[in-house]
Amino acid sequence: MPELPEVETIRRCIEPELVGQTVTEIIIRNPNLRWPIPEDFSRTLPGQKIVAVDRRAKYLLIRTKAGTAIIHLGMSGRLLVCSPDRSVEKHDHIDLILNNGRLLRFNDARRFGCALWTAGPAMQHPLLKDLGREPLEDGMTGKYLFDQSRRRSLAVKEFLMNSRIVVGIGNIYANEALFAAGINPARSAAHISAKRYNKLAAAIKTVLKDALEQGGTTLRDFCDAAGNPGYFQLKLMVYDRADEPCYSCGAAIHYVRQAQRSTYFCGKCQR
DNA sequence: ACTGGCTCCTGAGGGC
DNA sequence: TGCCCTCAGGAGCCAG
Repeated sequence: MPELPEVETIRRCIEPELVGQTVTEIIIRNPNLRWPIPEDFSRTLPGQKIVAVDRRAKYLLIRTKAGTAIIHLGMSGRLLVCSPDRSVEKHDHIDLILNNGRLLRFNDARRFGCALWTAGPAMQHPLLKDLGREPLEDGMTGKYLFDQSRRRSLAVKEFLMNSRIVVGIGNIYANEALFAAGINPARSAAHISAKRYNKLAAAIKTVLKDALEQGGTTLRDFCDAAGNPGYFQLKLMVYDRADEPCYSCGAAIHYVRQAQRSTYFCGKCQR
Protein backbone atom coordinates (compact mmCIF):
# COMPACT_ATOMS: atom_id res chain seq x y z
CA MET A 1 0.00 0.00 0.00
CA PRO A 2 2.41 2.60 -1.20
CA GLU A 3 1.92 6.08 0.16
CA LEU A 4 4.40 8.91 -0.23
CA PRO A 5 7.26 7.37 1.82
CA GLU A 6 7.00 4.08 -0.06
CA VAL A 7 6.84 5.72 -3.50
CA GLU A 8 9.74 8.02 -2.65
CA THR A 9 11.74 5.04 -1.34
CA ILE A 10 11.22 3.31 -4.68
CA ARG A 11 12.06 6.47 -6.60
CA ARG A 12 15.38 6.83 -4.77
CA CYS A 13 16.11 3.20 -5.43
CA ILE A 14 15.40 3.21 -9.16
CA GLU A 15 16.75 6.68 -9.99
CA PRO A 16 20.45 5.75 -10.06
CA GLU A 17 19.66 2.56 -11.96
CA LEU A 18 17.65 4.30 -14.68
CA VAL A 19 19.06 7.76 -15.29
CA GLY A 20 21.43 7.77 -18.26
CA GLN A 21 20.19 4.43 -19.53
CA THR A 22 18.38 3.98 -22.81
CA VAL A 23 15.26 1.84 -23.04
CA THR A 24 15.96 -0.77 -25.68
CA GLU A 25 12.76 -2.78 -25.55
CA ILE A 26 9.42 -2.98 -23.79
CA ILE A 27 7.56 -6.14 -22.95
CA ILE A 28 3.92 -5.85 -22.01
CA ARG A 29 2.32 -9.05 -20.76
CA ASN A 30 -0.94 -7.54 -19.61
CA PRO A 31 -1.94 -4.04 -20.73
CA ASN A 32 -5.11 -3.99 -18.64
CA LEU A 33 -4.15 -1.92 -15.67
CA ARG A 34 -6.47 0.69 -14.21
CA TRP A 35 -6.44 2.18 -17.68
CA PRO A 36 -5.07 0.27 -20.66
CA ILE A 37 -1.41 0.99 -21.27
CA PRO A 38 -1.53 3.48 -24.17
CA GLU A 39 0.04 2.66 -27.49
CA ASP A 40 2.26 5.76 -27.15
CA PHE A 41 3.91 4.19 -24.13
CA SER A 42 5.17 1.12 -25.93
CA ARG A 43 5.81 2.88 -29.23
CA THR A 44 7.65 5.98 -28.04
CA LEU A 45 9.71 4.79 -25.11
CA PRO A 46 12.05 2.35 -26.89
CA GLY A 47 15.16 4.19 -28.04
CA GLN A 48 14.69 6.94 -25.47
CA LYS A 49 17.30 7.84 -22.91
CA ILE A 50 16.00 8.32 -19.37
CA VAL A 51 17.01 11.76 -18.17
CA ALA A 52 15.33 11.88 -14.77
CA VAL A 53 13.12 9.93 -12.38
CA ASP A 54 10.86 12.29 -10.47
CA ARG A 55 7.86 11.98 -8.21
CA ARG A 56 4.73 14.08 -7.92
CA ALA A 57 2.30 12.90 -5.25
CA LYS A 58 2.29 9.11 -5.61
CA TYR A 59 3.10 9.26 -9.32
CA LEU A 60 6.54 8.31 -10.57
CA LEU A 61 7.69 10.23 -13.62
CA ILE A 62 10.24 8.60 -15.87
CA ARG A 63 11.39 11.44 -18.06
CA THR A 64 12.88 11.32 -21.55
CA LYS A 65 13.36 13.96 -24.22
CA ALA A 66 10.33 12.63 -26.08
CA GLY A 67 7.99 12.65 -23.11
CA THR A 68 7.30 11.19 -19.70
CA ALA A 69 6.09 7.82 -18.51
CA ILE A 70 3.67 8.29 -15.61
CA ILE A 71 3.52 5.33 -13.27
CA HIS A 72 1.23 4.85 -10.30
CA LEU A 73 1.54 1.79 -8.09
CA GLY A 74 -2.04 1.81 -6.92
CA MET A 75 -2.31 -0.36 -3.92
CA SER A 76 -0.31 -3.45 -4.78
CA GLY A 77 2.11 -2.25 -7.46
CA ARG A 78 5.83 -2.99 -7.22
CA LEU A 79 8.83 -1.97 -9.25
CA LEU A 80 11.91 -4.09 -9.34
CA VAL A 81 15.23 -3.49 -11.02
CA CYS A 82 16.68 -6.88 -11.89
CA SER A 83 18.51 -9.01 -14.41
CA PRO A 84 16.68 -10.28 -17.51
CA ASP A 85 17.39 -13.80 -16.25
CA ARG A 86 14.97 -13.38 -13.39
CA SER A 87 11.98 -15.66 -13.79
CA VAL A 88 8.70 -14.05 -14.76
CA GLU A 89 6.12 -14.27 -12.02
CA LYS A 90 2.40 -13.91 -11.89
CA HIS A 91 1.30 -10.26 -12.36
CA ASP A 92 4.60 -9.17 -13.92
CA HIS A 93 2.86 -6.87 -16.41
CA ILE A 94 5.63 -4.68 -17.85
CA ASP A 95 9.39 -4.92 -18.43
CA LEU A 96 11.48 -1.95 -19.55
CA ILE A 97 14.72 -3.40 -20.83
CA LEU A 98 17.71 -1.10 -20.49
CA ASN A 99 20.88 -0.89 -22.57
CA ASN A 100 23.03 -1.84 -19.57
CA GLY A 101 21.45 -5.28 -19.51
CA ARG A 102 19.20 -4.60 -16.52
CA LEU A 103 15.47 -4.20 -16.57
CA LEU A 104 12.72 -2.40 -14.70
CA ARG A 105 9.81 -4.71 -13.94
CA PHE A 106 6.31 -3.61 -12.94
CA ASN A 107 4.23 -6.12 -11.01
CA ASP A 108 0.73 -5.37 -9.78
CA ALA A 109 -1.58 -8.09 -8.50
CA ARG A 110 -4.62 -5.89 -8.06
CA ARG A 111 -4.03 -3.76 -11.14
CA PHE A 112 -5.13 -0.55 -9.48
CA GLY A 113 -1.91 0.95 -10.78
CA CYS A 114 -1.30 2.54 -14.16
CA ALA A 115 1.38 3.24 -16.74
CA LEU A 116 0.65 6.20 -18.99
CA TRP A 117 2.53 8.39 -21.41
CA THR A 118 2.53 12.11 -22.02
CA ALA A 119 4.50 13.92 -24.68
CA GLY A 120 3.80 17.35 -23.22
CA PRO A 121 4.71 18.88 -19.86
CA ALA A 122 3.95 16.17 -17.32
CA MET A 123 2.51 18.59 -14.79
CA GLN A 124 -0.17 19.55 -17.32
CA HIS A 125 -1.40 15.98 -17.51
CA PRO A 126 -5.02 15.70 -16.31
CA LEU A 127 -3.99 13.39 -13.47
CA LEU A 128 -1.36 15.82 -12.21
CA LYS A 129 -2.53 19.31 -12.94
CA ASP A 130 -5.01 19.69 -10.09
CA LEU A 131 -2.99 18.03 -7.35
CA GLY A 132 -2.54 19.77 -4.02
CA ARG A 133 0.67 20.58 -2.23
CA GLU A 134 3.54 18.22 -1.52
CA PRO A 135 3.50 17.58 2.24
CA LEU A 136 7.25 17.94 2.71
CA GLU A 137 7.53 21.21 0.83
CA ASP A 138 7.63 24.54 2.63
CA GLY A 139 4.27 25.63 1.24
CA MET A 140 2.43 22.92 3.15
CA THR A 141 1.90 24.83 6.36
CA GLY A 142 -0.67 24.88 9.11
CA LYS A 143 -1.98 28.12 7.67
CA TYR A 144 -2.48 26.48 4.27
CA LEU A 145 -4.44 23.61 5.82
CA PHE A 146 -6.45 26.03 7.94
CA ASP A 147 -7.33 28.20 4.95
CA GLN A 148 -8.26 25.22 2.79
CA SER A 149 -10.44 23.69 5.48
CA ARG A 150 -12.78 26.62 6.08
CA ARG A 151 -16.40 25.81 5.26
CA ARG A 152 -15.48 22.16 4.70
CA SER A 153 -17.90 19.90 6.45
CA LEU A 154 -16.01 16.65 6.03
CA ALA A 155 -13.96 14.93 8.72
CA VAL A 156 -10.36 16.05 9.07
CA LYS A 157 -9.06 12.58 8.19
CA GLU A 158 -10.88 12.61 4.86
CA PHE A 159 -9.70 16.18 4.32
CA LEU A 160 -6.09 15.04 4.80
CA MET A 161 -6.53 12.22 2.33
CA ASN A 162 -7.89 14.53 -0.37
CA SER A 163 -5.10 14.80 -2.93
CA ARG A 164 -6.39 18.13 -4.18
CA ILE A 165 -5.48 19.58 -0.81
CA VAL A 166 -2.30 17.72 0.10
CA VAL A 167 -0.87 14.71 -1.71
CA GLY A 168 0.78 11.49 -0.65
CA ILE A 169 -1.10 10.88 2.60
CA GLY A 170 -2.92 7.56 2.47
CA ASN A 171 -4.80 5.76 5.17
CA ILE A 172 -1.85 4.66 7.30
CA TYR A 173 -0.15 8.04 7.55
CA ALA A 174 -3.41 9.94 7.96
CA ASN A 175 -4.08 7.83 11.05
CA GLU A 176 -0.55 8.27 12.36
CA ALA A 177 -0.32 12.03 11.72
CA LEU A 178 -3.63 12.67 13.48
CA PHE A 179 -2.44 10.70 16.48
CA ALA A 180 0.82 12.65 16.54
CA ALA A 181 -1.15 15.90 16.43
CA GLY A 182 -3.65 14.79 19.08
CA ILE A 183 -6.64 15.37 16.80
CA ASN A 184 -9.70 13.11 16.63
CA PRO A 185 -9.99 11.87 13.02
CA ALA A 186 -13.76 12.38 12.97
CA ARG A 187 -13.60 16.05 13.91
CA SER A 188 -14.93 18.35 11.22
CA ALA A 189 -12.08 19.91 9.23
CA ALA A 190 -13.75 23.30 9.43
CA HIS A 191 -13.84 23.30 13.21
CA ILE A 192 -10.15 22.93 13.94
CA SER A 193 -8.18 25.98 15.00
CA ALA A 194 -5.21 27.48 13.18
CA LYS A 195 -3.03 26.54 16.10
CA ARG A 196 -4.02 22.89 15.87
CA TYR A 197 -3.46 22.91 12.11
CA ASN A 198 0.07 24.13 12.78
CA LYS A 199 0.57 21.10 14.97
CA LEU A 200 -0.99 18.84 12.34
CA ALA A 201 1.21 20.17 9.53
CA ALA A 202 4.29 19.58 11.66
CA ALA A 203 3.05 16.08 12.58
CA ILE A 204 2.51 15.17 8.93
CA LYS A 205 6.06 16.19 8.07
CA THR A 206 7.56 14.36 11.04
CA VAL A 207 5.64 11.14 10.39
CA LEU A 208 6.41 11.11 6.66
CA LYS A 209 10.09 11.92 7.14
CA ASP A 210 10.41 9.28 9.81
CA ALA A 211 8.72 6.70 7.60
CA LEU A 212 11.00 7.66 4.73
CA GLU A 213 14.04 7.16 6.94
CA GLN A 214 12.74 3.70 7.81
CA GLY A 215 12.32 2.83 4.13
CA GLY A 216 8.52 2.88 4.31
CA THR A 217 5.99 0.61 5.97
CA THR A 218 5.89 -3.09 5.11
CA LEU A 219 2.61 -4.53 6.36
CA ARG A 220 2.38 -7.37 3.94
CA ASP A 221 4.52 -7.14 0.89
CA PHE A 222 5.93 -3.68 0.28
CA CYS A 223 9.56 -3.66 -0.77
CA ASP A 224 11.84 -1.27 -2.60
CA ALA A 225 13.19 -1.87 -6.09
CA ALA A 226 15.96 -4.06 -4.72
CA GLY A 227 13.57 -6.21 -2.70
CA ASN A 228 14.24 -4.71 0.75
CA PRO A 229 11.31 -4.20 3.16
CA GLY A 230 10.63 -1.03 5.14
CA TYR A 231 10.61 -0.85 8.93
CA PHE A 232 8.16 1.89 9.83
CA GLN A 233 5.51 -0.71 10.76
CA LEU A 234 7.51 -1.12 13.99
CA LYS A 235 6.84 2.51 14.82
CA LEU A 236 3.11 2.68 14.07
CA MET A 237 1.31 4.19 17.06
CA VAL A 238 -2.31 3.45 16.12
CA TYR A 239 -2.66 1.89 12.69
CA ASP A 240 -3.90 -1.72 12.85
CA ARG A 241 -3.81 -1.63 16.66
CA ALA A 242 -7.53 -1.91 17.47
CA ASP A 243 -8.14 -2.72 21.17
CA GLU A 244 -4.44 -2.61 21.96
CA PRO A 245 -3.19 -0.11 24.57
CA CYS A 246 -2.20 3.38 23.47
CA TYR A 247 1.56 3.70 23.80
CA SER A 248 1.05 7.12 25.31
CA CYS A 249 -1.80 6.72 27.83
CA GLY A 250 -2.63 3.01 27.91
CA ALA A 251 -6.27 3.40 26.84
CA ALA A 252 -7.54 0.94 24.22
CA ILE A 253 -7.16 2.11 20.62
CA HIS A 254 -10.52 2.63 18.93
CA TYR A 255 -11.45 1.31 15.51
CA VAL A 256 -14.09 2.96 13.35
CA ARG A 257 -14.87 3.10 9.65
CA GLN A 258 -14.69 6.45 7.92
CA ALA A 259 -15.56 6.70 4.23
CA GLN A 260 -15.02 2.96 3.80
CA ARG A 261 -11.57 3.20 5.39
CA SER A 262 -10.23 1.88 8.66
CA THR A 263 -9.62 4.57 11.23
CA TYR A 264 -7.65 3.95 14.41
CA PHE A 265 -7.28 6.48 17.19
CA CYS A 266 -6.91 6.98 20.91
CA GLY A 267 -10.03 8.52 22.38
CA LYS A 268 -8.07 10.04 25.26
CA CYS A 269 -5.07 11.44 23.42
CA GLN A 270 -7.01 12.63 20.37
CA ARG A 271 -9.72 15.24 20.82
C1' DA B 1 -18.63 23.63 -5.01
C1' DC B 2 -18.74 19.79 -2.00
C1' DT B 3 -19.43 15.31 -0.42
C1' DG B 4 -20.34 10.57 0.04
C1' DG B 5 -20.61 6.27 -2.24
C1' DC B 6 -19.14 3.13 -5.80
C1' DT B 7 -15.77 0.92 -8.44
C1' DC B 8 -11.78 -1.46 -10.35
C1' DC B 9 -8.89 -6.27 -8.66
C1' DT B 10 -6.64 -10.24 -6.28
C1' DG B 11 -5.06 -12.50 -2.25
C1' DA B 12 -5.26 -13.23 2.61
C1' DG B 13 -7.67 -14.73 6.42
C1' DG B 14 -11.62 -16.30 9.15
C1' DG B 15 -15.56 -19.34 9.85
C1' DC B 16 -17.67 -23.57 9.22
C1' DT C 1 -8.99 -29.65 2.85
C1' DG C 2 -11.90 -26.53 0.82
C1' DC C 3 -15.30 -23.30 -0.06
C1' DC C 4 -17.43 -18.95 0.67
C1' DC C 5 -17.47 -14.55 2.53
C1' DT C 6 -15.30 -10.23 3.86
C1' DC C 7 -11.82 -7.04 3.81
C1' DA C 8 -7.73 -4.33 2.32
C1' DG C 9 -7.02 0.12 -0.25
C1' DG C 10 -5.78 4.81 -4.25
C1' DA C 11 -8.32 7.75 -6.32
C1' DG C 12 -11.20 8.73 -10.40
C1' DC C 13 -15.85 9.19 -11.29
C1' DC C 14 -20.58 10.33 -10.71
C1' DA C 15 -24.92 11.42 -8.59
C1' DG C 16 -27.18 14.19 -5.32
